[in-house]
Amino acid sequence: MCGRYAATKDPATLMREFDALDGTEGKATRADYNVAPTKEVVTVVERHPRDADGAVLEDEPAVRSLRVMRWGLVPFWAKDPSVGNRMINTRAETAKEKPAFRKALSRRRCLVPADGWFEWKATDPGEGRKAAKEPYYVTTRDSSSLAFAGLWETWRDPNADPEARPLITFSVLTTDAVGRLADIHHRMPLVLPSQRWADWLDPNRTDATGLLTPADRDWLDELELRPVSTKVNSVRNNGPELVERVEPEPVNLDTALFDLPNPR
DNA sequence: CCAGACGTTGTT
DNA sequence: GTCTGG
DNA sequence: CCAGACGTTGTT
DNA sequence: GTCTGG
Repeated sequence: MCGRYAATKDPATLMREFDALDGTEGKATRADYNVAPTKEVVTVVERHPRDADGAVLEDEPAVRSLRVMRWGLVPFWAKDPSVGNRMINTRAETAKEKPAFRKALSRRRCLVPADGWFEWKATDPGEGRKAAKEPYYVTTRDSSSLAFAGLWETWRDPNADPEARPLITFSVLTTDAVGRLADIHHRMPLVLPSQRWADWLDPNRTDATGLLTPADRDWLDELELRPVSTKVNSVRNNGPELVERVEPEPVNLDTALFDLPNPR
């Protein structure tokens, strides 16, 4: 999965954590505790410099920088940017073959910095009741950033001025959930520990084989998994209260009476 | 050949 | 039920 | 991911 | 742009 996350750090902090230059061009967004598809966020890319005509200078060392992108990858051939609304995730298992993603997997990988991400656990509805979904927040214990493996793409509106800035969009890779995370949900974002960031971003590496492995179970088990308020459900809500731990929903008295075992 | 999709999730 | 928007 | 819409005509 | 389905 991964359809919602929190990203609250300013560019200066991200520059330090990701050893990157600031390429946000003043477009950097502010603290967002409820990042949803179609929103603009800061990502990290690594590219060789280009000359005035935009040709790649292969011999110049690659530069890592922050860039603002919109969540939901719009393939360059799309006639309409709404195509990106459905391209928010990319299955790591099939990314290499999918026409919408394979070129980006080879040449346009990015990291998506996050404080943590949200997962909704579907609870067993039980007789006659409707299913409930309990949101959880997955985050680091030391407040360091997580990094999702992402793919990015540029899109130009065929009906717009060709000189206009293209729309830059991204998708988050997903894998099978590992360890405790699998208790919440069967998919999770492809989270990369910092020692894997350089390989993922390396522009000289066009074969992504070996880059798509989920993180080690031991590393993932270090993450904190906390129940949070259903306030996060609505994208109109935003603020630090969305990531605060809450106790699991207290039992409603009316429902509880209903739940009493039948006397025999 | 042309037309139409190009994606993931979850749920049944 | 299914699609769109955030 | 979840929430919220899901429609057209005409008039201001 | 490129693949799949008809």
